Order: sequence, then structure tokens, then C-alpha cells
Amino acid sequence: MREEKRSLRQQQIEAAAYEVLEAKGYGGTSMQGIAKQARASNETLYNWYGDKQGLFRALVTRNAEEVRSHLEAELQTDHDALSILGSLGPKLLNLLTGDRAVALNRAAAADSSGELGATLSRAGREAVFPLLEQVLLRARQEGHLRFEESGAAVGLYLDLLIGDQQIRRVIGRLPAPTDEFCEARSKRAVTHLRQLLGSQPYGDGHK
Amino acid sequence: MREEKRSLRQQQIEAAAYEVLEAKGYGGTSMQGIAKQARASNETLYNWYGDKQGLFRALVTRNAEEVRSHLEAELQTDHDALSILGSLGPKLLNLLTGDRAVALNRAAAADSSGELGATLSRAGREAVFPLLEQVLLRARQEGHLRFEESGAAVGLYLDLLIGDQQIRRVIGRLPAPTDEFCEARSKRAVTHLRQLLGSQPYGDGHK
DNA sequence: ACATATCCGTAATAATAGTTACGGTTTCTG
DNA sequence: CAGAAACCGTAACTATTATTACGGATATGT
Repeated sequence: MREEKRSLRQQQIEAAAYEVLEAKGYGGTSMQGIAKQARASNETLYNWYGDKQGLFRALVTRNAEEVRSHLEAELQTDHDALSILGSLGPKLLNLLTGDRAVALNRAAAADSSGELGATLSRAGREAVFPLLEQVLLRARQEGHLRFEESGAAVGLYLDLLIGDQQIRRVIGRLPAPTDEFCEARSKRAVTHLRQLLGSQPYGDGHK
Repeated sequence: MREEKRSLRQQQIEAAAYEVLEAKGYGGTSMQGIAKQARASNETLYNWYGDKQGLFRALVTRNAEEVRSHLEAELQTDHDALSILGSLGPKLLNLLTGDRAVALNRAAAADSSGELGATLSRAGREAVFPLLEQVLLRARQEGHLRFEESGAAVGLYLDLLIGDQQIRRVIGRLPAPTDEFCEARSKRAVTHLRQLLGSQPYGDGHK
């Protein structure tokens, strides 16, 4: 009972943090601003999160956990690997270039200690990577793709899917992506991946 | 004489700004810190650059100008387009993910007004883009590549070359790239670009 | 050499934000 | 229901920092 309420309150506070963060950027985001936005008190924020970095660490890990669980759910289906990629791609792109992810990346960029960046990367890319690896390995098993190093293949896929979208979002030069955009870009990534690594049309082009 | 000295002093000040920026991140970079590092006075900084944003605007534009002139020089040679890409790629990658560029991207990410990001993008990607477009159009003319929209082709090339290297550098999860790394990645980008857009089928043996 | 503009070093000003503290109120627990 | 714990609203404390100010030193132009 008390646990539920506290968890709900934390969600509210973290939602408020995102609102301020998205509105004013990391530099313009203060603890008191978050507290006011959430109608909470400074004391509560510090009791729960320790300090400002602790609060952002919580945002990062919770957000990454959501990303990971989304993708893992997608992975449980027994569709063939490439169609998994087709439904997982847009979601991943959307999660990595959406407003929340951008706000967190900005926070990590501004954090001089580098700890937020480490947390963001560890809980983000480094958690997603093995999942994608599984998908690509399955695709290879099914005979749709051909590659030697799975790590390089995942890297190539991420380059094709994400490219420089994230950094351009982070410095404020791209609007939030639409669903259609994510869909189209994901399709393009899969198409190109098949052209580059597909076993059918092009033979093995690396060696 | 006075002009030269002043220009030299500005270079020193801007170099000092980079040093502080690279050491302490944008959040930890203060005007007084820069002044002390440069053995200059606050007054001079404000007289010359107006305010903090003005100083960073100067850094961004000067850095972008260097990038552009480097690439333009490369473009003047009359090698065939794809080999231009081969020598231009590593340089571009190095310039976009080097310590200076990363520091500036962090500054832009932390700037809530978005002005630095706009300047960075305008003077960076948006200045480089047309140059790359020229190269790719020349490659098409020479019959090495086949595409309809040159913009999309440039985008694809940039995705392959840069990918998510920049954002990973900015959040502190990648070390500065070595020359060998830039070289290898550029080669990979050109290889893949030829596989994807090449007009002749891309064979498995070489040449 | 002299008059002047610029620059350095340092300090003052003013505002902001991280963090702590406290009285009053709500919520939980026994 | 009584006591305790947690929470809210607000204020205080402290440190930092963008920006301005000023006296002494340095360089410039004539």
C-alpha cells in the first residue's frame, strides 16, 4: 500500500523532471524547479535520490529498463528474424531519438564527471546490443544473412538505423521523429542490411 | 603588427577555452577559468566576444571553417571521385569525432537556447553536405555510383561513415579515434556505399 | 618621450542553484 | 485515537559564476 503510493509519487516526480528537462534543457533544470513542477518538496527529492546526479541516474536506468523490456518482448515472438527487425527497428529508433532519450543524452553530455554518460550507455546501447545480436544470429541461422563477426554486423545495423540522428537531435537540429519516419528509416536499414549481408542477391562481399 | 598580435592572442585564448572545455566539460567551464588558463583578463574576453555565448560562437565558427577548408582543398584535386572519398573520409571522421568537435557538441547540447546547436550544425553538417554532394555527383557522372536523389545518397554515406560515433563520443563512452580507426571506417563506408549504390555488381574478389 | 588605448590581475556585484533546515500538515502504525 | 514518521512549502546557507569595475602595467602611435 505504502509502496504503491511511493512508486506512483516517484513516477510523478520523474515525469516532472522530464517536463522541466525537455522545456529548459539540462542547464536550466534545477532541483527546486523539479520539486515545484511535481508539487513535491526539496527534502523528499534529496531523501529519495540522494543528490541531483542520483535523480538523473534514476531517470536513465528506468528509461533504459523500459527500452530493454520493450525490445525483449518483441524478441519473444517466433517470427522470422528479419521481420522481427522490421517491427523492432522503428520502436528502437523512436526510443533512441524521442524527447526523453534526447533530454537524457543532453544531461549526460553536460555532466562533467561522465558518470551519467556511462550509465546511459551501459543501460542503453550495451543492453540493446546483445538483443540485436541474438536477432542477427537467428537471421544467419535461418540463412537470410551472412557474416562472420556478429558484433560488426550489429554495429552496421545500428549505423544504418540510427546514423547521426541522435546527435542531430541532441544539438537541437532535428524535430522529434514521426512514426512514419521511424518506419521508413527502419525499412531502409533492413533493405540495405540485406543488400550488404544477404546471402541471396549479392553473394558474400566481405573477406 | 597589432592585428597579427591580436589574432595570435585570440588563438591562444581559444586554445585555452578548448583546454578547459575538454578537461572539465561545458558545465565546468567558466569565463574566469578560461581567462586564467589563457593568462588573459575577464575584461578582454568580454570586450572581444561580448559574452560567453559569443566566445563559443567564435569557437564553433572558426572550427567549422577549418573543417570546410580542409575538405574543400581535398576536393580541388582531380582524382576520381571515389578516391577523393577515400582520402576525405578519414579526415572528416576525425574532425567530427575529435576532441574539439566533441567539446563543441557538448557545449551545444548544454545550451538551452539552441543557438549554439544551430550554429554548429549550420557551419558543420550543412556546410559539408554540399561538398559531399559534389563528390557523389561526380562519382555518378564517372559511372561509379547510381542513385536518384543525391541528398539521400549523401545521408547514407554519412550514416555509414559517422554512424553513432559522434553521440557516443559526446556522452563520454568512446575514446578519441585513432588515425587507423578513421581510415578503416572510411574504407568500410566506401566499400558499403559501392555495394549499395555501385552500378556494377560488387564482386567478391577484389578489383 | 609623451599621451593614449589596451590589457592584466584582482575584486566587487548580483543572480542562480545545490544542499540543508524547520514549522505545519498529512499519512501511516499500533 | 495517539504517537511517530514522512511530506509539503518555504526559507536559509553556501558556493559558483556571468558580468562589471578599477588601479597598475604595457604597448602603440606620433
